[in-house]
Parts: sequence; structure tokens; C-alpha cells
Amino acid sequence: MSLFIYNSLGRTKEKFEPLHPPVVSIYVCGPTVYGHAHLGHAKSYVSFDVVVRWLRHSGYQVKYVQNITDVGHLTDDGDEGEDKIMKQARLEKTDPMEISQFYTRSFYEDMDSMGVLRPNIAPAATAHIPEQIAMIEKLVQSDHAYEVNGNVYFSVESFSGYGKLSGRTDQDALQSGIRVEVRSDKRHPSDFALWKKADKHHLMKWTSPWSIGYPGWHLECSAMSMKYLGETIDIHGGGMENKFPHHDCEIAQSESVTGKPYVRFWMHNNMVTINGIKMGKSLKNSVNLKELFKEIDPLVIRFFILQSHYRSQLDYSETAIKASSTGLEKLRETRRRLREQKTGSGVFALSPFEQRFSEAMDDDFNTPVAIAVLFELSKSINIALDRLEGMSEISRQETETFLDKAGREILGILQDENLSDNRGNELSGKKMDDVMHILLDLRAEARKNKDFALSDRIRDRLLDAGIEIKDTKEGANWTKSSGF
RNA sequence: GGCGAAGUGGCCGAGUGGUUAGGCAGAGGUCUGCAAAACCUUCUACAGCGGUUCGAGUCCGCUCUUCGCCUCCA
Repeated sequence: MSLFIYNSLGRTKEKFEPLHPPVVSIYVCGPTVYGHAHLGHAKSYVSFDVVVRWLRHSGYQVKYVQNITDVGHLTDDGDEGEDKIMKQARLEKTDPMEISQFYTRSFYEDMDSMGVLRPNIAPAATAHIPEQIAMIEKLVQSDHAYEVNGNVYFSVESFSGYGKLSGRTDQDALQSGIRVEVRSDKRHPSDFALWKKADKHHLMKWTSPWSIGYPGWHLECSAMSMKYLGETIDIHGGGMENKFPHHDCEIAQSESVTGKPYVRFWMHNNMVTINGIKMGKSLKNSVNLKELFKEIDPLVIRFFILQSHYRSQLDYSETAIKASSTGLEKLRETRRRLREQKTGSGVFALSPFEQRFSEAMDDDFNTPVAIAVLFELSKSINIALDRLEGMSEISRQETETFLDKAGREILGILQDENLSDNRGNELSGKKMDDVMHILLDLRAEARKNKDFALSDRIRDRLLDAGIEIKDTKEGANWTKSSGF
């Protein structure tokens, strides 16, 4: 069985083999840190988190680089426009460094709570200005770039494959009719900036051979990817909206410098929509994660995201999230039951599930199918445990191990086994267990005496306190009530 | 205008030629003191029109609709 990945370059699924096994080099476009992360970020980084987890699980040594864009790029492509981070700094009456640091921390907080593993290297663009300048110098020396008035542009006509990723290869056709002519120093309208001269109000600027200025917005990924992962990397991931121009520009400048293929597999994740419309900061319809997490368990969001494929659009709605919440609870419940129920003698046929799970993941990270397999497994487990003979200890352990591997290690939707899942941190202490034991004992006694008024009162009041009681054949157990 | 993606049952969402996706919601049932959970049964599909094929959500053509990119954006 081998892994197939849909390669945007070529638009087909291709068998994945790393260039230098067992190492897999992967670079994913990181956030521009000038605001809190939203659901779109969540989809992207959760998706690639699972990619990385599956690659590691498959035995690869994954080197995962994800940048932090902390130099604001211009808000428009002409020579006009404002640096986004600078603009936010002005709005918040502070300086750009504080903005980028503040929102970088915020970003990781949100990702951590969804169980997104940190990248191996998270390079900041502003910490790699010399690398970017060095790259520009090479491009100027080899006539792929030219300087005009302190600005340096990449010459699109110097690179024959420009636009091959997005299919936009005819640059002249692209220009027809759309854009009102912008006053520019560019030789060709499609040429893009590698270095921009700063005006005197610009706060983030550095010395370069051409001017005091700042790097162009496509450059950091190329420079940092090459520095940490080499001239040719296995996988480059990012949002679909970045295919053009961002990724096409990266290819052009990188391959012009090295003469080698820049990326072997391009992976593009699709976007989150609200009522069918793209969610975006600039569209002012984005769903802020911190707000969302006040209402909804971050792992429910993760689960919701993984229930659709990374290359599909995901439409956000409260009912869809609610459905995910209930569904995830079902899986959690099964895992809890599997762990807590007394074992018997029945044998459980696990391997078909393991196999189908792996096949789904190997087929371009098909997490919706992988999750469907877990639901079917959940049902089979419940049926097995309902049988008189139950499940043997060996079967139980095997199954629990797999559920843990698939649900926790790979998909990251189930929590650590030692935390009692949904009982939550604040309730998971041993003391709490002891207290609950007392209450459940008292309630059992009341039920035995047919004092249902009392037993129901205990149950109702605990529910008010956020604790849900379920009676099973094995006796009562409790969880933190799931709530929406 | 150019480049690209998509239209699946009440909702979400898989499925690149032949066999049940899955989840949520709805209905009926089993279990339970009741409830919850679990399990069983069950209803509503493949935008439209042609074509290829023994056989098509699945391939081809056309039509309609939606979305993304071509300014920053996950």
C-alpha cells in the first residue's frame, strides 16, 4: 500500500516518494500575523497537521516548516497601498513588532487548542532579510531581475514556465482589458516586486544594495524554504487562493536561482465558506476562532473540518457544527465504553477497519472516509460489547490501541487517554472521581429502594452542574455534559 | 474577458463504470423504573438535456446555476 497525493502541478493523484527517504520536507504557507486566526486558518492548519501526522505514522521523518509572515505586504499591488501590519499598528496605537508578536502568540494558542502540532521550524520573515537580499542579488546577476529607482522586479519573461501552476501561462492575454493601467516602473505588467523602496513614513525597512526598503511579498517563502529544506522540497502546501500569483511567483524566482525544480508536490487546500461565500478577513465575514471556542469545543471544530476533504470547500453553519459535535461525542463515548466495560470472551475482527482506515488516508488523506470507518468501527464495538460474551481482553486492548492511534495520534480528534475525555481538565482529578463515586453510590441505593424521586433529583441537579449521568448494565457512569 | 473548481437525499458530506458511504436530523421499535446511551428497522439522492457503454453521480458534449483566483488573503 502506498500513499497517493493530489499534485496541483499536473492536477492528478501521484504516488508519493520523498526525494531523500526517510526524510520528507514540507513547507506550508503560514499566517500573516495582523489579526486573530479565523476558521479558514483552522481548516488549513488542521488539514496539514493531519498530513504531517500521517506521514510520520507512515514511517517518514518529517521536517515541517511553516513561516510566520511578520512583515506586512502591501494592501494592493500597485505602488500604492499600505503595509497591513503597519496599518494595524497604527489602529492599535502601537508598533509593528508588538502587533506581530501579539498575533503570533494568539495564533499558536488557537492552534494548540485544536491539537495542531507545532511545525519543526517556524521562521519569521523579518528574521530572514539577509537571505532574501542574497536571493535577489542572484536574480539580478543572472538577469532574471532588474532594478529601477530602488525597486527590484522579477522579469516574468525571463522564466519560460511562469504561470504553469495556475495555468496562467499567457501573460499578454492576462492583461487584456482588466486592469486600468497602473503607473509603474515595471517592464512587463506581470513582473512582480522582489524589493520595494520604502517611503519615509514606512516603519519596517532594511538596508539593501538598492535602497532602504522591504522585501516583496512572494520572496520570504522561497528564501526560507531553501534555507531550511533545500533547493528542492517534497511538499509545499497552502491555500488555493495562493496558487496565483503567490505560488507561481515562488516557482519562478526559486527555479531561476537554482535551475532545479522547486517543489515536487504542490498541495492546495480549499476554503471555508459561509452561505457559499468565501470567508476572509478582508470580507469581514470571518469567524474568529477565539469567539468560536467560547461556545464550541476546539476539537469539535477540528472534527468538523476533517469530516470534509481538504480539497473540498467547507460550508460553515451552526447546524453543521452541532451535527459534528454530536457525532464526535458518539466516538468519545465508544472509546470510554471500550475502556471501562468489563471484558468477556468474544473475539473482535479489527483488521478490516485498520485496513480501510489506512487505505482512506493513503488516498490523498481522505479523512472523511477515515472518519466514516471509525463510525462503523464504533458501531461494531458497541454490538460486540452488547453481546453476552462481550469482548476478550486481547481484543479489547487491540481495539483500544487502534482507536487511540487512529483517533488521537493520527486524526487528533480524541484526547489523551489519561484525561478522561470529556470529563475535562477541571473535573478529571482523582478527588472528583471519589466525590462522584459517593454520589453515584447514594443514587444507586435510592434506585434500589425505588426512591426514583430522589435518584432523579440527583441526576437532574448534577446535569445542572454540567455533569451527565448514564445508567448502564455495568452501573452508572458520568461525563461532563456535552452541551453545544 | 482569462484561469480553475463545483452542483449528491431535510442538513453536512464521501464516492473517477457494476456491490450499503458515513454523520446529524425525522419516524417506528428493543433495552431501561424513567431518561440518556447503545442497538434494530425505516423515509427523502445524484442540476437539466443528449451521447458512449451490457451497465453512469461516476466518461463525453451542450445548457443552467454557484464558487474561487486574476489587489492582500488559509
